[in-house]
Amino acid sequence: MRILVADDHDLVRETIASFLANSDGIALVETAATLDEALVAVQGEYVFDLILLDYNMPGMNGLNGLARMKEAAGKVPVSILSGTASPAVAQAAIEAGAMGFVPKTLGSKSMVSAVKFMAMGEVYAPFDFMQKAQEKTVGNLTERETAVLQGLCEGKSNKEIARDLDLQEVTIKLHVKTLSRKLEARNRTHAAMIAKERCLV
Amino acid sequence: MRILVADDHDLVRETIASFLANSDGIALVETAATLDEALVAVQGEYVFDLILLDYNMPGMNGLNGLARMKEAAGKVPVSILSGTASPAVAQAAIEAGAMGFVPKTLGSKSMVSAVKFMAMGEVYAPFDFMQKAQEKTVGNLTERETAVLQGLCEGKSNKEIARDLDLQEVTIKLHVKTLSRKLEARNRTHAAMIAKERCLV
DNA sequence: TATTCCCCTATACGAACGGATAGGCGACAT
DNA sequence: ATGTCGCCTATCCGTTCGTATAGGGGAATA
Repeated sequence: MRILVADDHDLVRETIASFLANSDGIALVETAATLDEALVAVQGEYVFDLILLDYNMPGMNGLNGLARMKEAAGKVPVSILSGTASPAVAQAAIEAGAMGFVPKTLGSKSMVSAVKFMAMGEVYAPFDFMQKAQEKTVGNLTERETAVLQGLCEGKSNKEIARDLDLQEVTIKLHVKTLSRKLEARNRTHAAMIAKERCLV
Repeated sequence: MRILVADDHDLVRETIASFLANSDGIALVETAATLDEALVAVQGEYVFDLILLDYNMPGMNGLNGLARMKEAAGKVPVSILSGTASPAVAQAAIEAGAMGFVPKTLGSKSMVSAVKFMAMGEVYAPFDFMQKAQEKTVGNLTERETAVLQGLCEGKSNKEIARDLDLQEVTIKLHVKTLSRKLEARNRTHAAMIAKERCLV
């Protein structure tokens, strides 16, 4: 079984790869430090059985990178790895076609099991982790609101966000107001901070 | 050589521990998921040669946890491990008595070398990583600016911050402008996000 | 002593934000 | 078919922010 691990933290990537490589049934583990490196790797000589992508990594841009990798990987299952992302992100990832979601709070042995499971073509999501999704869904944001929040976190003005999303500025104001209310934030800055803390973006 | 690794991400902690345990000269690796667990571990039957603490971990509270561990560890060297902390934090950690700083961007083999080095009582800090400290120190914030930044991160308005610090609103505007320039932030929201990322506040 | 740096204040103005109100459109469920 | 919900747009108004310009006071340093 051949695995590709992509994570920008050298220490984390190498130790995870090493651990996987020493597990039964896993023949080869290749690594990449960025999404672009990973995209090159899938064009290489090996056909992988599973591709693991870190959610926070240069080139990922949220689930954007997942789409790019799925495009490049063809039938090879792709799954998301993250230490900070929320259950909502995990859910979104799977809905976007990820073969699973591996939080870094998962134990190393469970991780190996999950990897083998996903490589067989089964969708994996840790039950206890996903439980929280239900709770979070109460104060959940819509698709647009999430996109606007993303812009807020990059320090963009309403006008810039409007241009990026091809909308009118007033519409952005509306979304900012509603998402701030949902997050119980007092203003855009506070909303961005809350998003950062909860790793919503 | 006996090592204690404390990190709240199970996957990261276990794989790093496993990697260390398979290295020459390292006889035993014990792990902990929180600072409190780590504090219990140092009271246990083994005397460690080195203690590695994750900077972002329940109980740490920045460098507060380092002080607590140093208190409990006696002569055993303690060092900080982090994937997000800035060179400034690394510098502060060493000044506060840490035996070193290990960024997660470090390669796994370098990490093993660093661990052995620190266990021998030598202070370790990766040169290239610390180089940035010099640059960042140039754009360092003054006391007031830091206080204002703190307010920004709580989503306060200039007026509120002014009231809290017993200053005029215009003064806050001044500080916001200068600290934003120093952080290369485009506005208050961006400044707050940068602060959050770099763990400046 | 002169210089530099941090800190505080003042006035002023255009740009951006926050909120209210009001309406139209499409989708989906009861 | 009616209701609900997400989404987009519009106008309006008061507040806040961002920036510029122009100072004064205090502390440290060369």
